[in-house]
Amino acid sequence: MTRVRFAPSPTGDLHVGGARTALFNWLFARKTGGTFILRVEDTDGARNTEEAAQGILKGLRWLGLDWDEGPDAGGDYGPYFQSQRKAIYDAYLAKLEAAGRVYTEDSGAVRFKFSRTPIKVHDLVCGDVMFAATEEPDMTVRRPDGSYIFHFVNVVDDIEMKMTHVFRGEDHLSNTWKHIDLFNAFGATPPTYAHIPLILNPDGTKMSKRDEGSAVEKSYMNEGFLPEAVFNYLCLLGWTPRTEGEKLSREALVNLFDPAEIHNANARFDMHKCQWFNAQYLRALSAEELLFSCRRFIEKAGYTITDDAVAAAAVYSVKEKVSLLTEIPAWVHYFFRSDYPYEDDVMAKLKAKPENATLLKAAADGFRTLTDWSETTVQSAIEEAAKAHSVKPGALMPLLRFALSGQSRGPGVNTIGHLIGQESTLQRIENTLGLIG
RNA sequence: GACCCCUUCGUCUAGCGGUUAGGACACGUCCCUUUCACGGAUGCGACAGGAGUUCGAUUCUCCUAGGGGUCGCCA
Repeated sequence: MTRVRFAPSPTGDLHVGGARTALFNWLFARKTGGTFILRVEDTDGARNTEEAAQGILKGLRWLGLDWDEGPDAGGDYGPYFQSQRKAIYDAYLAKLEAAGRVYTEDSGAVRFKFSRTPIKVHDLVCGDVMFAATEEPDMTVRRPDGSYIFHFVNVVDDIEMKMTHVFRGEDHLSNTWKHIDLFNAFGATPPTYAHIPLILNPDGTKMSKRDEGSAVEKSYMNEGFLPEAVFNYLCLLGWTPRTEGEKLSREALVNLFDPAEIHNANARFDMHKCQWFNAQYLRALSAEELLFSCRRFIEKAGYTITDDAVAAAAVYSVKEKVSLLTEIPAWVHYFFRSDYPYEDDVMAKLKAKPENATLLKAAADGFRTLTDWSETTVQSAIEEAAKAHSVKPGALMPLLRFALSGQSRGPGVNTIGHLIGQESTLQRIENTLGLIG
């Protein structure tokens, strides 16, 4: 039975790098039928915040990463906050004391005596990595105030929580020999490691807190991404599933996951491609699903949805025009209000030719006689009105679009007319005629 | 400075001794089209450099360069 964990430190937002680390651990657990544990490494009292911890849980849940043991989930190896496990650490420190592997400095800090022998790290991604006997100073494991250091608690908890595998960022590789030294001192067997490549900024520098696209909540949840799209993209940054195509469902990703295929070279983050994935997932949504996903963005933009069926059809009609949910309000605002603004060039074009008013009136006359109001009948009415005035439908369509939406681009005119209804269509044409004199 | 990891189109990557070096994103062009898009077609575009091993290196070895990481009483 495999047991893996994601062990974030609540000092800030959930990062894409951390998210992907969590993702790979989760994928491995689900693939192997193992257990995915969430352990909060809040040993740095000065920098940890409850807000950050909640934000990280929120981000993980948004991505669809559920944990079998951890905060809110319970489990047999808790507590899952390191700040609540001091007694366990004290007991483990006593073991090292008994074995003569630690000593206390004048300051009160406790240091672990390195074995100072060569140590081999067996890694699923990097292979066997040899580290020569170290010349570094012995490692501090406990601060003078009695609190413990990352390397120590990380190892102790991996032993206590019976971890079998550890997927973590490659930035930890250089310190792994220290962890193995500790495992050995405790007489425990180290887990199997898999150090995954880092995610870099587009310019190749290390991605950190302030960089664009680094925070899951700020850059993705609030920017109109769908979690399944981000999930999919992140998986492919550092891993190539052996299959055709790149748009892969959660289930497919789980089935295909193989740690041996994880790359060992860092990858740069490409927001363009991440958005492309989002667009792909967006277009695969049903009208109802799309409305469900973008409702909060429409309301946040200040528009009120009074008819879910119309709203769903409206957002569905523009789904292939956007790649982010945040772009949708600007495309559909006129479905939710009658006092929509006219784009500058739209009004200019309407006023450009006197016959425009004639054509619009003709279309309105046609619409008025319709007893059946559907996309098809609206379309026919437009074509007939155009034909009656010896112009191509293509000449009338833009005018109607301008009148009904105030915009120069959007869904088919017949779709707009159908959705806003016959009465509103006639009213909007009348209003527009009044504006262009 | 020491140690560790890495190096194929701009980006993500396929390739695991012999390929016209393939795909995706981005970008250009064309088609479709009432707009904007979608979609379809097509084009542009890479093996960091140098030695070796070999009949033959993108692929194996070494060196150099470049990038990233680690050397905390941060995690």
